[in-house]
Amino acid sequence: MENFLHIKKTKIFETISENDMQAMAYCFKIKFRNYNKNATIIEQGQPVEDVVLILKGSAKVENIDSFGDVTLVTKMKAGDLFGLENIYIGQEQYKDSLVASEACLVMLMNRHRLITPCQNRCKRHEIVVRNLMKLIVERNHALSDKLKILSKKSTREKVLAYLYSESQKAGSAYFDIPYNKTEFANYLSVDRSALSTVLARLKEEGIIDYDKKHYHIDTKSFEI
Amino acid sequence: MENFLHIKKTKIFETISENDMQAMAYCFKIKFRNYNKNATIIEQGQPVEDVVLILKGSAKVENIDSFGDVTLVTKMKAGDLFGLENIYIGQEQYKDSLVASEACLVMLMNRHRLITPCQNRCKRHEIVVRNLMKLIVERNHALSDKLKILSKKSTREKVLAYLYSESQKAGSAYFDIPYNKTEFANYLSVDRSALSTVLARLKEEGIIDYDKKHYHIDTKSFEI
DNA sequence: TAAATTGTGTTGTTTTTACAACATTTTGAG
DNA sequence: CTCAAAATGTTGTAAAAACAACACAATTTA
Repeated sequence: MENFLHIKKTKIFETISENDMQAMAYCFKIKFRNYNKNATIIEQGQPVEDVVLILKGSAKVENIDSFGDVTLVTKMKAGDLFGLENIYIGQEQYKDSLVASEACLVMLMNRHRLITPCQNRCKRHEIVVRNLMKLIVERNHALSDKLKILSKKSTREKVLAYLYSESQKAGSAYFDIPYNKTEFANYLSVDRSALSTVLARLKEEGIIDYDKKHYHIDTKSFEI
Repeated sequence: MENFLHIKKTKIFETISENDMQAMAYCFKIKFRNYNKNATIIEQGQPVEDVVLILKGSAKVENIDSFGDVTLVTKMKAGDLFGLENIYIGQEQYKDSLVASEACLVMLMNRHRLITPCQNRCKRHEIVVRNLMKLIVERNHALSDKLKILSKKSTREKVLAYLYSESQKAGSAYFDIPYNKTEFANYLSVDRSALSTVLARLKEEGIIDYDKKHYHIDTKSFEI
């Protein structure tokens, strides 16, 4: 299968051979799906059946609250898993939606099968479970990181905290973020025009610079 | 050991017998510690050695940022685990501090041993790992929940979202929260006096009522 | 129990944000 | 390439929040 090339690049299956993958395909009730840009891959509130592995493209995780306000929780790219948090806990409904932000190829895996040892108690399954565990812990870190950003009181501080953490991740003062300005504001849960004003101010002060999704921070301004 | 009575009540060890626990004690390099109120159990930035299981009392998880601002991340009580997110990932330093909010008895467990199968590949160890996994997923949910609260734009919305979720957890419109007003403001990352004003306003409008740490919400006001 | 500390409510001032409306630029589809 | 739609920047106004200062209440502890 040509899809295996994509699978091989994911953290959850990177150490799994094509043969083993074939064997697990049945075990996990694997299904492949293609989605166009803006198509809804998973709809919030629907019963949880699968965990979604993004193989190609990228997608937005969105949450809609009881007042109808939509929050951009995060953006996922190839290799990321959606719905991981529903494993091990009897969560009946997806808590967020997953929407393709560009054409996507995804792989669906049955959430129960993924963690239920198969009949032959195969070694590969153990590896997958261990990888899953690591990924959940990683998600945990990502959530903590976002929490720290949203814990900042002002928009200015949120912006700086986010950009700083992105530059740390990139290992450079020059980096791209996955969000355009509208999405950026949504991600930080602030008003778009207010974000625009704050960004302009920071640029004027020489603390940051940006163009489209490309940013640069003046590291000196971030020292203590 | 008298401590076993406490251990038996925790989610991670609830299904483990005293004999098995004795056997694992060595395996996990278990240590017991007592702390007075306000004592620092774990200090942010120190090298990660152990996972902390709170057996008696309660403790605050606090984070201090590079500007010296302290955020109250959450409050933990007996049965809760601190440092779980350091398992499976080579996190060198604790990202938060753990401070006793009342006298505490805690159990320290070596973070590597906890997930490394012991020589005899005992069944009980498998159970513990599985319980750990569930707990990490639960933590994941807790983080997502707090994220949804902090995603609200105004203090008023944050307060309402938090109180609503607490009432849901309690299964009643009448419930206690673990925070006093100062801690509450800190938990929501808002100004204390601003929170005070918002709470007074909500009480005046008849949407909520409160006294000390006890709260009541008018469920009718929360429909759609 | 008295004294000291910590928690809480209130208020006025300053700063920041949300919101709305609009001009301009960029993007993407046909 | 053209045109419509989406994204971005700007500005003014009203609302909300942060901040600071203070009085009083509650709690702790010596």
